[in-house]
Amino acid sequence: MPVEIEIIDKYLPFLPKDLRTEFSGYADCASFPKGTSLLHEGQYIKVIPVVLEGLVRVFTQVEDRELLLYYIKPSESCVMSFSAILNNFKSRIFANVEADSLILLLPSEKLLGWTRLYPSLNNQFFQLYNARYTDLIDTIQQLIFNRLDHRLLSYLRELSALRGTPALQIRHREIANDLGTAREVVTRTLRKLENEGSIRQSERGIEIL
Amino acid sequence: MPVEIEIIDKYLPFLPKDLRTEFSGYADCASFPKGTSLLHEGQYIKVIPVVLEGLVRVFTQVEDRELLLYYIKPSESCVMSFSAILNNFKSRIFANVEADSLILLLPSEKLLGWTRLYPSLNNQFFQLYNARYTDLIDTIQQLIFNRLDHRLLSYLRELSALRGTPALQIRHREIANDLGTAREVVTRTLRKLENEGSIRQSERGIEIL
DNA sequence: TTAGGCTGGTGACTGAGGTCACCGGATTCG
DNA sequence: CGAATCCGGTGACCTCAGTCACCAGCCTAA
Repeated sequence: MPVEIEIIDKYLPFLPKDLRTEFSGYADCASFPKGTSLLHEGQYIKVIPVVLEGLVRVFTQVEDRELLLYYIKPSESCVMSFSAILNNFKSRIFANVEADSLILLLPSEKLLGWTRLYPSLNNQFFQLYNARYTDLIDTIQQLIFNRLDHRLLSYLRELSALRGTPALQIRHREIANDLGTAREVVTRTLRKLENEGSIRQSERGIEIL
Repeated sequence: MPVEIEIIDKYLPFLPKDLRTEFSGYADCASFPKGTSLLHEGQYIKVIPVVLEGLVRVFTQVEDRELLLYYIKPSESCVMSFSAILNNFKSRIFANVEADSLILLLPSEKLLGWTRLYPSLNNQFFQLYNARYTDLIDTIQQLIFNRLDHRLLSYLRELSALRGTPALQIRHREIANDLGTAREVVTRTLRKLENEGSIRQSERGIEIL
C-alpha cells in the first residue's frame, strides 16, 4: 500500500471513505521541491497530480515569454492533466512547483473509472474545470482591458492573499515573468503605482495599501 | 412529449437510445433567428442549450469592447450554462445566435441526474469543457503574442472553415468587434495582409490565399 | 430626389509598453 | 580579496495599435 490512508484522510476528508481507501491502494505520494517541473508542453500524461500541500504554478509559454494562468492550491488537481488523459492530448501548458509541495499521484487509468463510481469525485473535477475556466476568462478580460497597472495590482493582491502576508518579497524579474512582460516595465509600473499611493515599496517588500 | 424523438435521433445519434428517449420527454426544442441573445451576463440559468443546427457565438465584454471567445457548433452545448447550474453562478459571458439555429433546451434540474446515469453524456461535457479550455488558452496565447495581423489571419481562417466558403462576406466592423479592436485598425491590417499576399479582397469578399 | 446611414479608406496624433544600453549597489563565489 | 552576478533604476527610442477627424461611394427610406 503505497500511501498511508491517514495522509489521504487528513488532506481529502471531503471524499467518500471508500474512495479514500481506493486512493491509498493505488495512488502514490511524493514531495517535490520548489522549481520542479510537473508538466511540460507536449508531454503524455500517466499520472494525475493532486496537490496536498504547497502550491503549483500553471503557465503557458510562447516563444520566450511566459504568462501565469493560475495556481493549483491544496486539494486541487490539474484539469489539463485530466483532459490529457481524456483524449490522449498532448499538454499545451506547463506546471511548476512554486513552493515545496506534497503531491498525490493518481494513476490515470484508474481515475476514469473512479469518476464513474464516485459522483462526488466527478463533481470535483467539474467544479475544477469550472474554476479554471473562469480564471482564464478573467485573464482574457484583463488582457483586453490591457492596462498593465491594473493587472499588476490584482496580481499582487492575489499573491498576497495566497501567501498570507501583506509584504511581498518578490523579484521584479519574477513578476515580469508571470505577467508576460519585461522587467523594466514592472519596475516602472511599480513606481507608478507607488506614486499613486496604491502600494508601498520598502526593504520589507511590496505592500498593498 | 414536447420534442419529436426523430429530431433527437437525427441530431444526437451518438447518445444512448434511452437517454434520447428521456430527452424527448423533458426537453424543449426551438428555432432562434440570427441575433437572438441566448445568455447575457449576470443571468441565472434554467435551461441548458444544445445546438442542433446553426451556430452560436460566445463572447465576453468589458466596458464597450467585445471579444469573441469561441463558437458553439451543432451537437455542442454551452459549458458556461452547465457550470452555472453546478454552483448557481451568474454567467460572466454572453452568447448570441450567429446564424438561424435549431436549439434543444434541456431542463437544468434534470441534467445533473442524467450525467450520473449516462457516463457518455458525462463524458461529452468533460470533452466540451476540455475543448473550450484549450480554445481559451489559444486565445490567451494570441493575446500575448499580440501581433494583430496573426490574430486576424487565424480568425479569418477559422471563419472560412466554419462557413465552408473561401470568400468571406463580412463587415470590417464585425471583425473588429470579434477581435476587440477598432474598425480602422482592421481595415489597415487587412490592407497590410493583402500587401503581404496572405489574403485578397475583392467584391466577392475576403479570400485567404 | 434628397438626406441620412452605412460602408471602406486614410492621415495625423497619441500613449502604452517593449527594447536597449547603461548605472550603482549588494551579494556571492572563486 | 577581487571578479562575477544579480538586483533595482533610468533615459532614449521605437513600434503597435487605439483614437479622431474627415472623405467618398453606396443604398435606402422619407
